[in-house]
Amino acid sequence: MVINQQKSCANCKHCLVGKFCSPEWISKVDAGKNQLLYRKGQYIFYEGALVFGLHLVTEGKVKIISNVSGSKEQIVRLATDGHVLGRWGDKEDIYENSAVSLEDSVICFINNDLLHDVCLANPEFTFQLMKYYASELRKSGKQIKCLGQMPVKLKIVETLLHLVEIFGLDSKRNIAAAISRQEIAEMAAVNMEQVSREITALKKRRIISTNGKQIIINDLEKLQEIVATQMDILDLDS
Amino acid sequence: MVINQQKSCANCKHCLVGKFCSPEWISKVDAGKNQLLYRKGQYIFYEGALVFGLHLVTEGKVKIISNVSGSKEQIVRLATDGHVLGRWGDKEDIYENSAVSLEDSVICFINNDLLHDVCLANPEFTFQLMKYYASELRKSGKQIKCLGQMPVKLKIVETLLHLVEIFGLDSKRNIAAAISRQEIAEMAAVNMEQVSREITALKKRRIISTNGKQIIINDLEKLQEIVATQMDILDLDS
DNA sequence: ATAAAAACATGATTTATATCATTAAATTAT
DNA sequence: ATAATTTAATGATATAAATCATGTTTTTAT
Repeated sequence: MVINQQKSCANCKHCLVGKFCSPEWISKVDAGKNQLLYRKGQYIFYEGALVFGLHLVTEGKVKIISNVSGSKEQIVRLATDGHVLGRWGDKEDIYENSAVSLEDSVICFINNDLLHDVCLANPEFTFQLMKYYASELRKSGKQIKCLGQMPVKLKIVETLLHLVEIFGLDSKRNIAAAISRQEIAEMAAVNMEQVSREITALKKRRIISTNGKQIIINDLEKLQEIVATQMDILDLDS
Repeated sequence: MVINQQKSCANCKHCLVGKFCSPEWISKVDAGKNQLLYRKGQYIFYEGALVFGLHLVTEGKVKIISNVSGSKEQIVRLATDGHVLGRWGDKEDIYENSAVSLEDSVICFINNDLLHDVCLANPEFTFQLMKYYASELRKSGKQIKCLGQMPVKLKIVETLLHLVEIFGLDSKRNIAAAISRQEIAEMAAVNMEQVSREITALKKRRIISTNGKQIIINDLEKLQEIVATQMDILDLDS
């Protein structure tokens, strides 16, 4: 995925600019943007830093995290191809979260001034960007409900479903992302041991299997049924 | 606050339409919008219902709630003057939350088609609406971190600060909204008894006082310090 | 290929928080 | 104003989930 030459927005499969801006503006963004490769584990921006502009994920996987008293972390959101990181920033605006690449990822940066100009000149683009944030807000609402009201086991199942929703399944029904137990714990706001226990329980019931840290979803419908009915996996007859 | 005659967007203090649309479009929205009074406790829209358009809070206070297995509820967000409820909805889109008036509130409704037209014709309006959702997303991120990572006591203090941030304090330093202990619990995702206990603890330390269900913030800085330092109120010497 | 280091799994124990039970205080209605 | 009803406070108890401790895989590096 190493890129030697910046791709045009028009050729990026999921890019909102390429899909919703006029040809002239696509050219202007192509000239003004900055496309970079971030290696797995690299920070794209840091909590506390000034917001200079917007990041658009061309290709890759990213976690948005929030630091909790030094060591602990909460994963607040996930992003992949076509998603947006951060936001347009007023002067003095700082990031409240950090963005970290989960795998090698290609990401475009558009600075605040250029973004504002693009938005004013391309209302359909702005409309779509508005819809994007509204949709992320909806997902956040789901997570708030999940973290606030669900018992640990359901939080973990819900998190697995969320991973499938964002990253999808590959041809072998693997969750298409290299996510550790610790990271699942940081999404669900539980501890890692509970994730291990729950994964074991789901494996015993053959709803999932694992191959190393890879998680294979054998029975997606069953997982969905578990959250829909708030059922306890261990309550099921074995 | 009873309204006999619909106000023009241009005369609504905080309305994004009045502030960022052209005069012609303000007139069109005035003609096409529907301004209604919702009494305290009334539902503005229901979880599961089709999304026909956007609601703008002219004046009032609203909670956005999500139902948890029948009886329990999670407050996902709060809204007041100038805020936006719901979102532009594609056909078949349904609400994932309900919106309930916390006090008598005047709210405008703009349907999906009109909203789309307004957005395309008024890019600065769309830009501001986009910024609004991005800003709400940021607040949701804070809440996710709070619910996921903080002990009960800090969740409650953080919730009090959030109420102050959204609704402000009146001249007597009362939180300017009629919020019950149960509702604070539904924001912080804790139970009502814990809210009572924490409020008692904060009163003993004279950081807050109460007058019935009204909460008076005597020492806002101290509250902020508590969350900033993750300090336990009961650890303080009495 | 082998060693070293991470990451994961699992049982025992502790702890934070929810639930339950009761009393007291505010609201609301008569 | 008084009674009725709802909301809030507080103590006792139960329980879910975190922490701790240890062993086992899996991954990474040499």
